[in-house]
Amino acid sequence: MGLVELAKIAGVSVSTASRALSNHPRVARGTRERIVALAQEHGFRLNQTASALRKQRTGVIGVVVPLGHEVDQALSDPFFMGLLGGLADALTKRGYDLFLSRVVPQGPRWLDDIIASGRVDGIILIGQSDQLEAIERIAGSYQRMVVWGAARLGSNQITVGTDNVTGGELAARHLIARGCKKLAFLGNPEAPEFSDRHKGFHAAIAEAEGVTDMVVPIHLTMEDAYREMTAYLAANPAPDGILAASDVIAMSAMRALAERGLRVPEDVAVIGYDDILLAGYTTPALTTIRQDVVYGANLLVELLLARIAGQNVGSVAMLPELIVRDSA
Amino acid sequence: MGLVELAKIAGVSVSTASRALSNHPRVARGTRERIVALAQEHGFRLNQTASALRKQRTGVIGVVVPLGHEVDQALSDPFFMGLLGGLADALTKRGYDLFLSRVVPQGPRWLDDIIASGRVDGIILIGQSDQLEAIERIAGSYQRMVVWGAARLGSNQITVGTDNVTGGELAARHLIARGCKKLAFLGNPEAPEFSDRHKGFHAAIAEAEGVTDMVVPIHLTMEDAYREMTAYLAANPAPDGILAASDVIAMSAMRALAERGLRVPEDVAVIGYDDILLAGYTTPALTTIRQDVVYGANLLVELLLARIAGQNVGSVAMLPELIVRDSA
DNA sequence: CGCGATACTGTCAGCGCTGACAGAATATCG
DNA sequence: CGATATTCTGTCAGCGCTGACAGTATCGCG
Repeated sequence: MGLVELAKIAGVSVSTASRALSNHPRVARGTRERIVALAQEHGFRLNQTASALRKQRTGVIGVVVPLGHEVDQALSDPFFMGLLGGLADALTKRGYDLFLSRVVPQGPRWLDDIIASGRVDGIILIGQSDQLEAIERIAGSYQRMVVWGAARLGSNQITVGTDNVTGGELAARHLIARGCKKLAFLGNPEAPEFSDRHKGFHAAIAEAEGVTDMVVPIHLTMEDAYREMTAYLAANPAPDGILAASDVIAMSAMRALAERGLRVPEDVAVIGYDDILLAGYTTPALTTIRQDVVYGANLLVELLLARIAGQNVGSVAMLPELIVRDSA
Repeated sequence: MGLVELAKIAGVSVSTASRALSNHPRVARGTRERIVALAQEHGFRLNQTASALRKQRTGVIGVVVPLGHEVDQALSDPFFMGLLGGLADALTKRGYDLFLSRVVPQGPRWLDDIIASGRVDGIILIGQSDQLEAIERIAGSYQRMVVWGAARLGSNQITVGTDNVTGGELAARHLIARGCKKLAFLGNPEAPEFSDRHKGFHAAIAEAEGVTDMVVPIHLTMEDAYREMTAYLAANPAPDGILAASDVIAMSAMRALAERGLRVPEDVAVIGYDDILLAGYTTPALTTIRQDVVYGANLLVELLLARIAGQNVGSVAMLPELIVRDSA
């Protein structure tokens, strides 16, 4: 049933029916109520596709997850999920719907496809993966996009994220204060966020006396991380302090450590990153750098809607917080 | 830039341009290649909204999560996330996009809104929550929907899920075989899936000698579950065997047990449900009833597309599998 | 060379809705 | 009572695209 029919039933023109349903002020109250009641009765709803075409506005925001360097990750990563949940809430509250897109970037045009399709009013990109340049290129001309990830000076991207460098520093200081001498960063510094975390980690260590520092490149999924950490421990002496690039990596590492007979935190202190919901439920409970996903999600939505409204906004780096539990 | 412009540049009619871009066979090869090249060059993409309106087909599937009884849950629940990831993959593979909708059902019409909006070609409903009747009503007349959840005899819903009754039985048998005498089911039997799990659990216990059985209603989020379990243990003697309605509940329960000085599995054997990725990474590693989310997601998509194509399909109950690890 | 078959390409209506504009009905006032 | 303002309703074009239908060009063949 279309608007035409509804209008016919109500004995008014389509235009009046349309106005009644969208609460336009220039329609008599009685008329509006009658039409709304009829719509209800006949189960009529406006066709959003037609409305979107006409209004050139879809009411949909695309949440896009590029999977450049970690194809399996993302949608099963608890941190990402928390963010997605927050986004779903924040968008719903603002009257927007959510279009979810995981993209394995092939060629440089993966973002253009989504933008030019006309399906969304704006884009929230989650994580920069290894696509910093492709994103940057788009960000130069396309305003209606915000990005969760690492901020870069002089970038066109409006980003929301924690200050990853500071996060890395916090972790290093804490491990050093505990007396750790042989530190390791677990993660793949190809992703800008991880690279920043490592940068801060490394910088703080460089200032300390007699503390060494290394990087163990490790993937983001549970299984990969566990396997790689196990392999690493079999071939190398264990560090006595660890900053994992994510809580998931930290948990996998703790398992690998436990199976090798190493105690956490006595033999090896472990710090994670994210503070996912599960972090408090591991044994030992995970010490970690907290990122507030709910706040971050709200911020992303707020900034995006401001940009869509044509306002100028700036990137936001939230302060990370060290949550001390039992693992370090 | 619209199709009209592109056609003008190419020196052909819009119709020919449209056909060229959608690989219609009735366009000369040279013409097609030229138009495709021009489109590429000018960054032209078809407007999906207009195309959808015209074709009466959006290429979008709605993934809808009703949050009737557990408002906070769902999007942060690892099991759900796994399923969502699988759905995203399966849909992408079939050329569909994914529209994500969390709904807190208010009034009986929450599903109609999504259907009649014309935004999606079909719906995958995740979990029945406490909305069995509302869903049933829709399922009677709307064919393009499939549901993850519990199957019910004589229902109009096409469901995919594990055989929850059998899952509950498996768990009970395993606990009884271990010598547990005082069993508890942790979870809220209001959700049909949980109710089935409990039914099987209870039935298997009823057949055993001298084994008791009780239900502790517990919510699905980490924090709630932990809090409620702690409160329960403070007020009641502990059971010696537990089936939790989900792995998340099981993990929270294990934490509460540990803090009360109860050892798992020596004092209390714990079995979870789902086999989320993290299940193997808890201490002790969680024994659980496995649900294959990736297979389930593929099945959901396959059945939905078959229904959209007008075929008749039936519900599927997958066999659950007991994964024995350390917690029971 | 003419005729039909074949291979393309163009014309045009309309998917369902919205909003600018115009028109009708009613109220206000000198 | 007529003029003007005010309030409501209707008409109609068109958002960008697709596909039925019609049209044109080319080819084969008697």
